[in-house]
Amino acid sequence: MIINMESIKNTLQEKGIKPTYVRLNILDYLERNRFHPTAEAIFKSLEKKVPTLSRTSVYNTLNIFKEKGLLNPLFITGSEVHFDRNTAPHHHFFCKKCKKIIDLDIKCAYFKEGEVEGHKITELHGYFKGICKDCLKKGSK
Amino acid sequence: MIINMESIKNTLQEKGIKPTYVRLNILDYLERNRFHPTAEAIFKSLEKKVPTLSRTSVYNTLNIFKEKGLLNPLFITGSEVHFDRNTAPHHHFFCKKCKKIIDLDIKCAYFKEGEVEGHKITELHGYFKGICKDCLKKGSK
DNA sequence: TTCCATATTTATAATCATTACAATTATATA
DNA sequence: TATATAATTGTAATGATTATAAATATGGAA
Repeated sequence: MIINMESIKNTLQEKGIKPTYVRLNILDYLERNRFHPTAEAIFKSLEKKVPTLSRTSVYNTLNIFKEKGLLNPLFITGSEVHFDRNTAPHHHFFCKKCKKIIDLDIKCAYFKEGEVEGHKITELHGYFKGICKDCLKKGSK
Repeated sequence: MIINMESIKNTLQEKGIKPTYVRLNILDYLERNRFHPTAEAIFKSLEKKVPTLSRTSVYNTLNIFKEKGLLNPLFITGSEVHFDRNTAPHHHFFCKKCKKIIDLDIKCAYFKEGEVEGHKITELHGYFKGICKDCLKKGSK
Protein backbone atom coordinates (compact mmCIF):
# COMPACT_ATOMS: atom_id res chain seq x y z
CA MET A 1 0.00 0.00 0.00
CA ILE A 2 1.28 3.40 -0.95
CA ILE A 3 1.05 5.90 1.86
CA ASN A 4 2.55 9.11 0.58
CA MET A 5 1.96 8.88 -3.14
CA GLU A 6 1.55 12.63 -3.40
CA SER A 7 5.03 13.34 -2.07
CA ILE A 8 6.49 10.66 -4.33
CA LYS A 9 4.76 12.32 -7.25
CA ASN A 10 6.09 15.72 -6.24
CA THR A 11 9.61 14.39 -5.98
CA LEU A 12 9.43 13.13 -9.57
CA GLN A 13 7.92 16.34 -10.89
CA GLU A 14 10.50 18.49 -9.13
CA LYS A 15 13.17 16.56 -11.02
CA GLY A 16 11.34 16.93 -14.31
CA ILE A 17 10.39 13.26 -14.51
CA LYS A 18 6.87 12.43 -15.67
CA PRO A 19 5.20 10.53 -12.81
CA THR A 20 4.05 7.31 -14.44
CA TYR A 21 2.71 4.28 -12.65
CA VAL A 22 5.96 2.36 -13.07
CA ARG A 23 8.11 5.25 -11.88
CA LEU A 24 5.88 6.06 -8.93
CA ASN A 25 6.01 2.47 -7.78
CA ILE A 26 9.76 2.13 -8.16
CA LEU A 27 10.47 5.38 -6.33
CA ASP A 28 7.95 4.46 -3.64
CA TYR A 29 9.70 1.12 -3.24
CA LEU A 30 13.08 2.79 -2.91
CA GLU A 31 11.71 5.29 -0.39
CA ARG A 32 10.37 2.61 1.91
CA ASN A 33 13.08 0.00 1.39
CA ARG A 34 16.33 1.60 2.38
CA PHE A 35 18.44 -1.55 2.29
CA HIS A 36 19.99 -0.66 -1.09
CA PRO A 37 18.18 -3.17 -3.30
CA THR A 38 19.37 -4.41 -6.67
CA ALA A 39 17.41 -4.01 -9.91
CA GLU A 40 16.44 -7.66 -9.69
CA ALA A 41 15.20 -7.27 -6.10
CA ILE A 42 13.08 -4.29 -7.10
CA PHE A 43 11.65 -6.21 -10.05
CA LYS A 44 10.80 -9.24 -7.91
CA SER A 45 9.18 -7.13 -5.22
CA LEU A 46 7.01 -5.15 -7.60
CA GLU A 47 5.95 -7.75 -10.15
CA LYS A 48 2.98 -8.84 -8.02
CA LYS A 49 1.63 -5.32 -7.71
CA VAL A 50 2.59 -4.30 -11.26
CA PRO A 51 2.06 -7.53 -13.19
CA THR A 52 3.06 -6.16 -16.58
CA LEU A 53 6.33 -4.80 -15.20
CA SER A 54 9.46 -5.71 -17.17
CA ARG A 55 13.05 -5.87 -16.06
CA THR A 56 13.91 -3.44 -18.83
CA SER A 57 11.58 -0.84 -17.32
CA VAL A 58 13.21 -1.25 -13.96
CA TYR A 59 16.65 -0.72 -15.46
CA ASN A 60 15.44 2.21 -17.58
CA THR A 61 13.78 3.86 -14.62
CA LEU A 62 16.78 3.40 -12.37
CA ASN A 63 19.00 4.95 -15.02
CA ILE A 64 16.70 7.95 -15.29
CA PHE A 65 16.63 8.33 -11.50
CA LYS A 66 20.41 8.12 -11.45
CA GLU A 67 20.81 10.79 -14.14
CA LYS A 68 18.40 13.09 -12.33
CA GLY A 69 20.16 12.64 -9.02
CA LEU A 70 17.42 10.71 -7.25
CA LEU A 71 19.73 7.86 -6.32
CA ASN A 72 23.30 6.65 -6.36
CA PRO A 73 24.55 3.31 -7.63
CA LEU A 74 26.76 1.35 -5.25
CA PHE A 75 29.55 -0.85 -6.61
CA ILE A 76 30.37 -2.90 -3.56
CA THR A 77 29.93 -6.58 -4.28
CA GLY A 78 31.46 -6.69 -7.77
CA SER A 79 28.45 -8.51 -9.18
CA GLU A 80 25.16 -6.62 -8.96
CA VAL A 81 24.72 -2.86 -8.62
CA HIS A 82 22.86 -1.71 -5.50
CA PHE A 83 20.79 1.47 -5.46
CA ASP A 84 20.78 4.02 -2.70
CA ARG A 85 17.92 6.50 -2.43
CA ASN A 86 19.98 8.53 0.03
CA THR A 87 22.08 10.82 -2.17
CA ALA A 88 23.70 12.68 0.71
CA PRO A 89 27.36 11.68 1.08
CA HIS A 90 27.68 8.83 3.52
CA HIS A 91 29.57 5.58 3.97
CA HIS A 92 28.47 1.97 3.93
CA PHE A 93 29.28 -1.25 5.69
CA PHE A 94 28.98 -4.54 3.81
CA CYS A 95 28.56 -7.63 5.96
CA LYS A 96 30.29 -10.64 4.42
CA LYS A 97 28.05 -12.97 6.41
CA CYS A 98 24.50 -11.70 5.95
CA LYS A 99 25.38 -9.65 2.83
CA LYS A 100 23.54 -6.58 4.13
CA ILE A 101 24.69 -3.10 3.17
CA ILE A 102 24.35 -0.84 6.20
CA ASP A 103 24.44 2.95 6.22
CA LEU A 104 27.12 4.51 8.39
CA ASP A 105 26.89 7.86 10.07
CA ILE A 106 30.56 8.77 10.13
CA LYS A 107 32.36 11.89 9.07
CA CYS A 108 35.01 11.81 6.38
CA ALA A 109 37.60 14.58 6.39
CA TYR A 110 37.34 14.94 2.62
CA PHE A 111 33.55 15.21 2.44
CA LYS A 112 33.60 18.98 2.03
CA GLU A 113 37.03 19.63 0.63
CA GLY A 114 36.25 19.39 -3.06
CA GLU A 115 39.78 18.32 -3.93
CA VAL A 116 42.41 15.80 -2.94
CA GLU A 117 46.08 15.88 -3.98
CA GLY A 118 45.19 18.32 -6.75
CA HIS A 119 42.31 16.27 -8.19
CA LYS A 120 38.83 17.81 -8.27
CA ILE A 121 36.31 15.68 -6.36
CA THR A 122 32.71 15.35 -7.50
CA GLU A 123 31.81 12.04 -5.82
CA LEU A 124 32.77 10.30 -2.63
CA HIS A 125 32.59 6.54 -2.12
CA GLY A 126 33.54 4.87 1.11
CA TYR A 127 32.70 1.45 2.38
CA PHE A 128 33.97 -1.09 4.82
CA LYS A 129 33.63 -4.85 4.69
CA GLY A 130 33.56 -7.25 7.59
CA ILE A 131 31.05 -8.76 10.02
CA CYS A 132 28.15 -6.59 11.13
CA LYS A 133 27.04 -6.01 14.69
CA ASP A 134 24.09 -8.39 14.43
CA CYS A 135 26.12 -11.26 12.99
CA LEU A 136 28.78 -10.73 15.67
CA LYS A 137 26.08 -11.09 18.33
CA LYS A 138 24.83 -14.29 16.73
CA GLY A 139 28.25 -15.71 17.45
CA SER A 140 29.92 -15.81 14.05
CA LYS A 141 33.62 -16.35 14.54
CA MET B 1 61.81 -8.17 -20.51
CA ILE B 2 61.66 -9.50 -17.00
CA ILE B 3 64.14 -7.85 -14.68
CA ASN B 4 63.55 -9.29 -11.23
CA MET B 5 62.16 -12.72 -12.02
CA GLU B 6 63.77 -14.16 -8.92
CA SER B 7 61.92 -11.84 -6.55
CA ILE B 8 58.66 -12.50 -8.42
CA LYS B 9 59.28 -16.20 -8.00
CA ASN B 10 60.00 -15.77 -4.30
CA THR B 11 56.81 -13.80 -3.81
CA LEU B 12 54.77 -16.63 -5.29
CA GLN B 13 56.57 -19.31 -3.29
CA GLU B 14 56.17 -17.37 -0.05
CA LYS B 15 52.43 -17.45 -0.64
CA GLY B 16 52.44 -21.15 -1.45
CA ILE B 17 51.73 -20.65 -5.14
CA LYS B 18 53.65 -22.78 -7.59
CA PRO B 19 55.61 -20.41 -9.83
CA THR B 20 54.53 -21.35 -13.34
CA TYR B 21 55.31 -19.40 -16.51
CA VAL B 22 51.80 -17.95 -16.69
CA ARG B 23 51.74 -16.92 -13.04
CA LEU B 24 55.23 -15.43 -13.12
CA ASN B 25 54.32 -13.32 -16.12
CA ILE B 26 51.02 -12.10 -14.69
CA LEU B 27 52.56 -11.17 -11.36
CA ASP B 28 55.49 -9.53 -13.13
CA TYR B 29 53.03 -7.53 -15.20
CA LEU B 30 51.14 -6.41 -12.11
CA GLU B 31 54.36 -5.46 -10.36
CA ARG B 32 55.53 -3.19 -13.14
CA ASN B 33 52.13 -1.84 -14.22
CA ARG B 34 50.63 -0.18 -11.21
CA PHE B 35 47.72 1.48 -12.99
CA HIS B 36 45.20 -1.13 -11.77
CA PRO B 37 44.63 -3.05 -15.00
CA THR B 38 41.60 -5.19 -15.80
CA ALA B 39 41.78 -8.91 -16.62
CA GLU B 40 41.27 -8.02 -20.28
CA ALA B 41 44.10 -5.47 -20.23
CA ILE B 42 46.44 -8.01 -18.69
CA PHE B 43 45.47 -10.60 -21.28
CA LYS B 44 46.00 -8.17 -24.17
CA SER B 45 49.36 -7.04 -22.85
CA LEU B 46 50.71 -10.55 -22.33
CA GLU B 47 49.38 -12.42 -25.34
CA LYS B 48 52.33 -11.38 -27.50
CA LYS B 49 54.87 -12.65 -25.01
CA VAL B 50 52.83 -15.70 -23.97
CA PRO B 51 51.11 -16.67 -27.24
CA THR B 52 49.23 -19.64 -25.84
CA LEU B 53 47.79 -17.57 -22.99
CA SER B 54 44.05 -17.83 -22.49
CA ARG B 55 41.65 -15.43 -20.85
CA THR B 56 40.57 -18.24 -18.54
CA SER B 57 44.11 -18.56 -17.22
CA VAL B 58 44.26 -14.86 -16.52
CA TYR B 59 41.01 -15.01 -14.58
CA ASN B 60 42.07 -18.17 -12.74
CA THR B 61 45.42 -16.71 -11.84
CA LEU B 62 43.94 -13.43 -10.64
CA ASN B 63 41.49 -15.36 -8.45
CA ILE B 64 44.34 -17.36 -6.92
CA PHE B 65 46.33 -14.18 -6.30
CA LYS B 66 43.28 -12.60 -4.70
CA GLU B 67 42.69 -15.57 -2.40
CA LYS B 68 46.34 -15.59 -1.35
CA GLY B 69 46.34 -11.88 -0.65
CA LEU B 70 48.64 -10.82 -3.48
CA LEU B 71 46.17 -8.30 -4.83
CA ASN B 72 42.87 -6.59 -4.21
CA PRO B 73 40.00 -6.25 -6.66
CA LEU B 74 38.64 -2.74 -7.13
CA PHE B 75 34.93 -2.22 -7.86
CA ILE B 76 34.94 1.35 -9.03
CA THR B 77 33.53 1.60 -12.53
CA GLY B 78 30.65 -0.83 -12.18
CA SER B 79 31.66 -2.69 -15.31
CA GLU B 80 35.10 -4.31 -15.18
CA VAL B 81 37.04 -5.27 -12.07
CA HIS B 82 40.43 -3.59 -11.69
CA PHE B 83 43.30 -5.28 -9.87
CA ASP B 84 45.61 -3.60 -7.40
CA ARG B 85 48.93 -5.19 -6.54
CA ASN B 86 49.25 -2.82 -3.60
CA THR B 87 47.42 -4.60 -0.79
CA ALA B 88 48.22 -1.99 1.85
CA PRO B 89 45.12 0.06 2.72
CA HIS B 90 44.93 3.13 0.55
CA HIS B 91 42.41 5.20 -1.34
CA HIS B 92 41.87 5.78 -5.04
CA PHE B 93 40.83 8.57 -7.33
CA PHE B 94 38.91 7.75 -10.52
CA CYS B 95 39.07 10.38 -13.26
CA LYS B 96 35.82 10.55 -15.19
CA LYS B 97 37.63 12.10 -18.13
CA CYS B 98 40.72 9.97 -18.74
CA LYS B 99 39.33 6.96 -16.79
CA LYS B 100 42.59 6.52 -14.86
CA ILE B 101 42.57 5.13 -11.34
CA ILE B 102 45.13 7.01 -9.28
CA ASP B 103 46.53 5.96 -5.90
CA LEU B 104 46.04 8.45 -3.10
CA ASP B 105 48.31 8.87 -0.12
CA ILE B 106 45.75 10.05 2.41
CA LYS B 107 44.99 8.90 5.91
CA CYS B 108 41.61 7.58 6.91
CA ALA B 109 40.63 7.81 10.55
CA TYR B 110 39.22 4.28 10.48
CA PHE B 111 42.24 2.58 8.92
CA LYS B 112 43.45 1.16 12.22
CA GLU B 113 40.31 1.08 14.28
CA GLY B 114 39.08 -2.37 13.35
CA GLU B 115 35.46 -1.48 14.00
CA VAL B 116 32.87 1.14 13.14
CA GLU B 117 29.52 1.60 14.87
CA GLY B 118 29.84 -1.89 16.34
CA HIS B 119 30.67 -3.67 13.07
CA LYS B 120 33.98 -5.52 12.77
CA ILE B 121 36.06 -4.18 9.87
CA THR B 122 38.24 -6.48 7.77
CA GLU B 123 38.46 -4.41 4.60
CA LEU B 124 38.54 -0.72 3.77
CA HIS B 125 37.49 0.73 0.44
CA GLY B 126 37.62 4.43 -0.33
CA TYR B 127 37.57 6.19 -3.63
CA PHE B 128 36.75 9.57 -5.04
CA LYS B 129 35.52 10.40 -8.50
CA GLY B 130 36.03 13.62 -10.42
CA ILE B 131 38.61 15.21 -12.72
CA CYS B 132 42.25 14.44 -12.12
CA LYS B 133 45.05 16.97 -11.84
CA ASP B 134 46.35 16.31 -15.36
CA CYS B 135 42.95 16.66 -17.01
CA LEU B 136 42.30 19.86 -15.08
CA LYS B 137 45.57 21.27 -16.47
CA LYS B 138 44.58 20.31 -19.98
CA GLY B 139 41.66 22.66 -19.55
CA SER B 140 38.71 20.36 -19.06
CA LYS B 141 35.82 22.38 -17.72
C1' DT C 1 64.70 -42.47 -18.40
C1' DT C 2 59.89 -43.86 -18.42
C1' DC C 3 55.50 -44.07 -16.39
C1' DC C 4 51.97 -42.24 -13.74
C1' DA C 5 49.41 -39.16 -10.80
C1' DT C 6 48.45 -34.54 -10.20
C1' DA C 7 48.27 -29.76 -11.25
C1' DT C 8 47.94 -26.30 -14.78
C1' DT C 9 46.38 -24.44 -18.87
C1' DT C 10 43.41 -24.17 -22.58
C1' DA C 11 39.16 -23.88 -25.58
C1' DT C 12 34.54 -23.82 -25.47
C1' DA C 13 30.24 -23.26 -23.65
C1' DA C 14 27.40 -21.38 -20.04
C1' DT C 15 25.91 -17.78 -16.92
C1' DC C 16 24.58 -13.46 -15.14
C1' DA C 17 23.76 -8.58 -15.11
C1' DT C 18 22.81 -5.14 -18.08
C1' DT C 19 21.79 -2.73 -22.46
C1' DA C 20 20.04 -2.27 -27.35
C1' DC C 21 16.34 -2.41 -30.21
C1' DA C 22 12.07 -2.54 -32.24
C1' DA C 23 7.23 -3.28 -31.52
C1' DT C 24 3.38 -2.26 -28.60
C1' DT C 25 0.86 0.50 -25.52
C1' DA C 26 -0.27 4.57 -23.01
C1' DT C 27 -0.63 9.60 -22.72
C1' DA C 28 -1.44 14.31 -23.90
C1' DT C 29 -2.83 17.65 -26.72
C1' DA C 30 -4.80 19.72 -30.87
C1' DT D 1 -11.38 11.58 -31.67
C1' DA D 2 -7.04 11.62 -34.16
C1' DT D 3 -2.33 11.97 -33.83
C1' DA D 4 2.24 12.74 -32.24
C1' DT D 5 5.14 11.63 -28.56
C1' DA D 6 6.69 9.19 -24.68
C1' DA D 7 6.76 5.04 -21.90
C1' DT D 8 6.77 0.24 -21.55
C1' DT D 9 7.49 -4.26 -22.99
C1' DG D 10 9.62 -8.62 -24.90
C1' DT D 11 13.34 -10.31 -27.09
C1' DA D 12 17.80 -10.40 -28.54
C1' DA D 13 22.48 -8.86 -27.93
C1' DT D 14 26.48 -7.71 -25.24
C1' DG D 15 30.29 -8.02 -22.13
C1' DA D 16 32.52 -9.72 -18.11
C1' DT D 17 33.20 -13.69 -15.71
C1' DT D 18 32.82 -18.63 -14.43
C1' DA D 19 32.06 -23.70 -15.29
C1' DT D 20 33.51 -27.65 -17.52
C1' DA D 21 36.06 -30.94 -19.66
C1' DA D 22 39.92 -31.96 -22.65
C1' DA D 23 44.77 -31.25 -23.42
C1' DT D 24 49.20 -30.29 -21.69
C1' DA D 25 52.84 -29.86 -18.50
C1' DT D 26 55.15 -31.17 -14.19
C1' DG D 27 57.33 -33.83 -10.56
C1' DG D 28 58.29 -37.77 -8.44
C1' DA D 29 58.41 -43.25 -8.17
C1' DA D 30 60.01 -47.23 -10.31
